Amino acid sequence: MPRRSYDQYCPLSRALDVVGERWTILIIRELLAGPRRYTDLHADLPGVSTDVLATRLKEMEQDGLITRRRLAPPAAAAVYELTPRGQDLLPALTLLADWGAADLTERRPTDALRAHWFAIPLLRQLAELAAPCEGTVDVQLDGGTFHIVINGAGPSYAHGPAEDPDARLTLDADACLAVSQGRTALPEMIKKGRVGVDGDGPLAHALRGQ
Amino acid sequence: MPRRSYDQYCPLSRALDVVGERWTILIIRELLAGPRRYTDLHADLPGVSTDVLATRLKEMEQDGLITRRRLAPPAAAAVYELTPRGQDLLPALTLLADWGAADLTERRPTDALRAHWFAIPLLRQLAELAAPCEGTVDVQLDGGTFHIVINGAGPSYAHGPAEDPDARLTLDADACLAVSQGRTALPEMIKKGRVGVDGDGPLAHALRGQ
DNA sequence: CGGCATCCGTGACGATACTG
DNA sequence: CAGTATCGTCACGGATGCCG
Repeated sequence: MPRRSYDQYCPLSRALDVVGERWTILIIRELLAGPRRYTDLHADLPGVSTDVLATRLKEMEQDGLITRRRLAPPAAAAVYELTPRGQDLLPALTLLADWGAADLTERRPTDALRAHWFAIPLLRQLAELAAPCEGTVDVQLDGGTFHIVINGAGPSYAHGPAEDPDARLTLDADACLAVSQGRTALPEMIKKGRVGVDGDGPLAHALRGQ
Repeated sequence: MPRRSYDQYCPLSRALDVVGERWTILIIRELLAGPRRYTDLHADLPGVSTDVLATRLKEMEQDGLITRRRLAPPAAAAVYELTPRGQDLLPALTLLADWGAADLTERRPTDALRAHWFAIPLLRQLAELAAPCEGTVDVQLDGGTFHIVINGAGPSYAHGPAEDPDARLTLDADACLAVSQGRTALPEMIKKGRVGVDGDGPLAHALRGQ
């Protein structure tokens, strides 16, 4: 059964035929943090209905954005993960998130929040600050934690804390927003005490602007 | 009446709340070529229904992406044009189009085609080749024509031919695709005779790779 | 004729309940 | 846990009508 298409011979239309449906890009945002199970995806995508999520995952698998993989027998669970083609969306989504960050003002009472939703804007900021250092940075944000991995192959991020981070950042949503919007650089925020840093390796020093 | 939102405190979600509805990004693609009237928009967006187009234009005006402007009395028409906020989407849409270009294989019989739909991928290619030259390039593609303006303030494009172009490119959809996908550089395509160049100023020479 | 508004049929979406 | 089934609602696409 053919899915609906804009039927235009245009690079942008073709991209939207694949990732333009409701929820698709947000599912990719979740999977950019690494392989995840259906239930975890559903938990971090508040508002999506179970059937729409199941449908999207099938479509995205057909389109070569993700693969479904069974874990080893004891786990007996399936995880979804991005293919290289899916990961190639990171640059475009980064610029789209940059654009959206300018719209992001106050947190409305109805707004859900997960720490790793700010990983995309922070990724580039941290990578630029850290260069040429490499390593892992834990980010603790309003009760949630994720970590960012900086190496030559391009930065990435994942859920939860790292096993042995080179540095740890602690901040709240306001501080994170200021950095994401580029209003205030990270070392500045650290000096003001609005962002805490742990660690004393070269990466931690780089984040402090030293 | 509040529009539907993902209700997530996330830069990417906020961007999608504004440009994630069906047709919105394609309307922006059209307006990146300059101010346009309702009827012309409708003609270059085959498949959009009249009411959806009218609704989107109102929403986009409310969201500060576009403005509606009445032309001088003799014309008695209204045009829609992008605000600076709307124009800020060009970098993100360029990367999204780059990603989509990889998916763009054969032209299906049902696919519509307009020359300026390839302006976005060509824009950066031409700007990089031309630097540090400035000027205007006409592009004739499969019966349609648009022109690209290269100057320090960032490249832009518009419908139809320029009044006095510094160079003129002539190519078909296949050749355009090869360049858009980065498979073959423009000077290479010119040497192979798959892209024609008129003009002998510095800009035309730069496009030839000289 | 340009610029929509209205009506209507279809399909996508969201919430809940249910099942292997 | 990982979805499928059901159902009401809304968004979309196509056609037509209205009004300056």
